[in-house]
Amino acid sequence: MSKPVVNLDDIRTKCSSCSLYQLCLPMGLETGEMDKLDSIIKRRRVVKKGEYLYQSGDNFTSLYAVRSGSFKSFTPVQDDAEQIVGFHLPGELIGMDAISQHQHQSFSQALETASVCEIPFVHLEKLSTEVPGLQHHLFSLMSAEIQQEHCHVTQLAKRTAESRLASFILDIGKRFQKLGYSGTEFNLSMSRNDIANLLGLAVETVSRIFTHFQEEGLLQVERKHIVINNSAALQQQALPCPPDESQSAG
Amino acid sequence: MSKPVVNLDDIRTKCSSCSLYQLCLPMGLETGEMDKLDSIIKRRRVVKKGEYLYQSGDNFTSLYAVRSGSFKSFTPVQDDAEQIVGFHLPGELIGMDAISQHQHQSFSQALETASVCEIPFVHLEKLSTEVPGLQHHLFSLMSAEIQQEHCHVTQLAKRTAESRLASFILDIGKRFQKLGYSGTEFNLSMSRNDIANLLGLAVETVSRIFTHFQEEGLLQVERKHIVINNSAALQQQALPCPPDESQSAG
DNA sequence: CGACATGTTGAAGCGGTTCAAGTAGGGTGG
DNA sequence: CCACCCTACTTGAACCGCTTCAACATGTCG
Repeated sequence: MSKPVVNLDDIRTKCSSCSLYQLCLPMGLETGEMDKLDSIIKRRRVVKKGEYLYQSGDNFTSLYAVRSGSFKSFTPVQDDAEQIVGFHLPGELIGMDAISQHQHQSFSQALETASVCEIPFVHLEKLSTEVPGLQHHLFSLMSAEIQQEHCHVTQLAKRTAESRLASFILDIGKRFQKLGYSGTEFNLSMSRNDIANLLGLAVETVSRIFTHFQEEGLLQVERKHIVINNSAALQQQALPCPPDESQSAG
Repeated sequence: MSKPVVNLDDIRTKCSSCSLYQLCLPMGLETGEMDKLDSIIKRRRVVKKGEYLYQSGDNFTSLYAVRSGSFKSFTPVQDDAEQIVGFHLPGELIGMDAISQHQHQSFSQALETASVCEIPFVHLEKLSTEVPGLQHHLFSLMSAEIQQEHCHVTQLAKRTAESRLASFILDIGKRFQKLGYSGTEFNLSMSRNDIANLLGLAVETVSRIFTHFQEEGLLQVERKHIVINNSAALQQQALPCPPDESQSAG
């Protein structure tokens, strides 16, 4: 009780005792392997709302696993505009787009006070050669990100504003559900502006469509708070992504 | 005819004697390592124009390196529509989006008669644990694909039709140049329809903008044949992607 | 409480789509 | 080798979904 010893777990929580380990990098690793992974994770870093995890031009040294809070990643586009390419929730890995250039080409900014595990990439690579499961998991995570971007591209290329927002809301819901929270009632951590930017729309359009959806009884919106009332109707508008496997696999 | 011995190199050209090896998977490997890679590459496969390298729903077993010809990759979207997510030229790797699902979610179709090297992924993974340079290269390739998709997203989200087509033409030019061909005069292997689809535009729009560009003297178009006359002016319209490093790094 | 950022709502304008018609290539069969 | 056909491409004109501009409402934070 009165011991002067600091509990190190307050600073660096072990993967094995982290509630996210089944969603995060150590997924599927055995205990011994997880310990090795633990040993290379440098520290736990807290990023306050609005602060950057990294900025475009920073040297790439590490990947980051979100522990709590959320982030937006965006690329600079001319002048001072930005293009958001994704939001990141707990359990998700950030920074994989920078490996090939040794330098970040994008920004990652906390949407609310957040904490991350920093994973030095050279150590992670080395460990991956020793732990095939880890290597495979990394390939798999990167592959999934490519796939996800394909969905994003498909959205932007042809779908209506309604469809984009429906897909977005359902996607966020699914990700919250994966974390053990409700998939039908949640608080968005990003602004209307951020949503609009991700979806390639004007803020006003997003606002209007939220209103439409509410009028049609598909969901309730009150500022950041969302309640999905008619998931099926939203899904009908949304782009199934990845394409409905129950259909194509049958 | 009279000899029963087949020259195996006609079927399976070694990486070390392939003109593309500096652009392809064996990039940066030493001779011994390249031999190992050679030993796992199953065979050389020819895909005729219009045929599929793989289809959505196929089991994922291999990556493919384009040796000659070109491909388009597209995801099915509702009914019988498609969304093209990329074109693939010689030296480029296809199929990385399927790793995480063990099953292809997209189609890859030859735009002209093409040949590929098939690389069974389980063997490639195993070899990657033994050859760190190969592992790093794979991470790097996948990272680059994510980055490229971010550029594509940025295009689709906000840029005008003119900008999208300018970026597309310059991108194709750059990739031809990398292969040792002219970057300012080339033949497109894809149809206007395919270009429009990739860029999220209507065919008619693409056609009109080609005409505009020609009228403004930026380029000459005659069916599939393109000559870039004013690369600088095109670049001014295009989205710099990845963002101009000479500027942001300064 | 006041000030500023964020979000909503309305109205006009526009870029790109859609629909429609016409042209040009490329391949096939006679 | 030419006539034919079918697909790819081009061009024009009307239309529409979304953006832009503007004003207002609501939260939030010092």
